[in-house]
Amino acid sequence: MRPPAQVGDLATVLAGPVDVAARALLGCRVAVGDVEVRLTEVEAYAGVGADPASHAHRGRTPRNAPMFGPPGQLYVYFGYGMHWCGNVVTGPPGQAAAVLLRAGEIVAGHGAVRRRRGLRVPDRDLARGPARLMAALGLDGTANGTSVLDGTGPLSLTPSPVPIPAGAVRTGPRVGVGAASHTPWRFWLAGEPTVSAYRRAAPRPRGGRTGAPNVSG
DNA sequence: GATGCGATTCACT
DNA sequence: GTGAATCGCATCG
Repeated sequence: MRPPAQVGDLATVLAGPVDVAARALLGCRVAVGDVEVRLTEVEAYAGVGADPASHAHRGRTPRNAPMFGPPGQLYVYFGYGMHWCGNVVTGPPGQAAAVLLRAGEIVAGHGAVRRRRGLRVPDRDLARGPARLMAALGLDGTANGTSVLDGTGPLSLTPSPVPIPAGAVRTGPRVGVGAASHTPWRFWLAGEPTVSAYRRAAPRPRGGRTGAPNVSG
């Protein structure tokens, strides 16, 4: 077993395998302006031809172009006609792997976040879910393609101030992904209330099977 | 050139 | 627990 990577190696880790990078991102902090969030849940997506669930699976397109860039770059996409979701590109340039930032805990800037997300929203829901996380940070498509490492972009990624025990990391199927649901590339921190609940991919109208037992707990 | 669907969220029952 | 809202992108003709 190799010891957990240290924080200074963040750029190095992001340049490596996407699942390793995803795990390393747990506990890291993402900051935009005065708002700071501790990541508690992420998902890994591989690149061309390697992962049917990845936006880059079928090759380079105008939308997923940032995924083909260097690691540490932000890939922001617009989904369902109303939500922005953010990824951090990993692996060598051209591989098009990325880590989806799914959820986090607000550690600074509560006021600004709550103002944006709503005064009646419980703390743990402020950044629970990929679109909510982006909304909490105040990010949208303008952040697409910017770096999270060199400070040139709106979002800055910094290592976890404390080491994350290997036992604190849980894995499971990715949320809302039909393809490759057997791949346990969702990573989250055990016991964190800010982690989103597991939801199966959108139900398909065809087929007679109902109520199939699924992953739980 | 037209159509289908998505790495989701919110409101309502 | 279920359904609706809504835009761009990718695919097919």
